[in-house]
Amino acid sequence: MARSVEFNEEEAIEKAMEVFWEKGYSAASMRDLTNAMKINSSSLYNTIGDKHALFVKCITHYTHSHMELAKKNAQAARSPLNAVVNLINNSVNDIINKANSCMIIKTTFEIANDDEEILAILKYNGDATHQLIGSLLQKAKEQGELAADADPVLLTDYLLSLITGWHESYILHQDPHRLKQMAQFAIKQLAR
Amino acid sequence: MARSVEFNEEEAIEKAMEVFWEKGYSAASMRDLTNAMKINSSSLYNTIGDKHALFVKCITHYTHSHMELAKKNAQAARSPLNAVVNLINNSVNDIINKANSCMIIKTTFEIANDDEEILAILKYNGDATHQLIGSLLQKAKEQGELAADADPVLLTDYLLSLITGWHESYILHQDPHRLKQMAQFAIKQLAR
DNA sequence: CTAATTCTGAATTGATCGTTTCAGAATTGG
DNA sequence: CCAATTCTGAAACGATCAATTCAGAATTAG
Repeated sequence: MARSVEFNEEEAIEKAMEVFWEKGYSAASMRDLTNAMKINSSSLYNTIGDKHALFVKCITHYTHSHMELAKKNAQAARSPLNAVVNLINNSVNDIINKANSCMIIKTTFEIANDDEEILAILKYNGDATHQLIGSLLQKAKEQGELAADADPVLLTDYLLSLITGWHESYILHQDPHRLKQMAQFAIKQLAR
Repeated sequence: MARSVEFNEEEAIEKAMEVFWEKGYSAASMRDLTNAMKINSSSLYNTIGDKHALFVKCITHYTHSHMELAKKNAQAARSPLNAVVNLINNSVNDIINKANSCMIIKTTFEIANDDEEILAILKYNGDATHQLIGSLLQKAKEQGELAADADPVLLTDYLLSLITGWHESYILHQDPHRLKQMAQFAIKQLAR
């Protein structure tokens, strides 16, 4: 009986995500967000909710996109080990080419300690990523691409930790060479 | 000819550092800071300066303390490789026992991209840490504690990246076992 | 077209932000 | 003790924060 349409929520979330990604949760103001989303704050509060609810949608969107892409890339690889190697190299390329560090990592260090809802989302994503890489390494081991005494679970934790550290390294030194060397070294250690 | 004494700046900086460490730069308000420092904002502005100047003093204090401790520990070790092994184990223990993640890492991800002054401080600290570990690994190599084809510079980057990643891992999973396993694995790879 | 309903935009809320002001308390050298 | 100087505390600054209000525009079903 009444007005129905409104703004495109998906596009608005995408824009808000970019603001949160760049500025972080605390430093992003509602004005920054509504300006980027091109909607009025009343529309935002009527549909999505407050700043925290908006952030939940944004970080969820980010983790989903991230995970979908990783799964797609893994399926396109010619072998389990090759999938992991590609993931390592793609990570390095992302770090070098993107303007901001990974939003998941930034958010973990900014607010995951004080926000259980966000922590749960990040943990869920971390577990899914862990499972993806872990099962690839497990298959690689079964197919003889990995040493017989390799521990896929440990190697997965190890790789994910390394990649996180590469983000910090690049913020400090902006040195693609360092990352590429470390990636090469990590890959060599895997295949050994 | 006039009043001279005031509050103990060193103690005040220490208290402010704890607030910044816990809340981050943006989320720490001047009221949070002056309450913890137990001084009035006018005294703060008359002596130290504004919020940013205060943060510079705090992060500088943190990096200095951090570095002094690392150097002291390195000198106490019974061999170069042993010094690095101790550093790895101490890092794991700090991550597990301290309430907050390393302030250096948190600051890097929160503001190093948008703040050249802070970036310079963090970079200086990173280089000093790199030099400390790098020279230890170089000596270890010369003394035959490391493989003859080991690359101390690369291994240093590698170790520092790993440790950063361990901080993220612990925020998400709070699992000491994971960290200890990774540390053990990293040490085994070094000594090989 | 009309009436019912919903969404939107501008204005504004009280709270809090970082920062400043300034009168008076405190401390100094002489 | 005095005069000069500096520091401190309470109050308040304008700006901005997240969030709300509500009149009117927009859209719907009948």
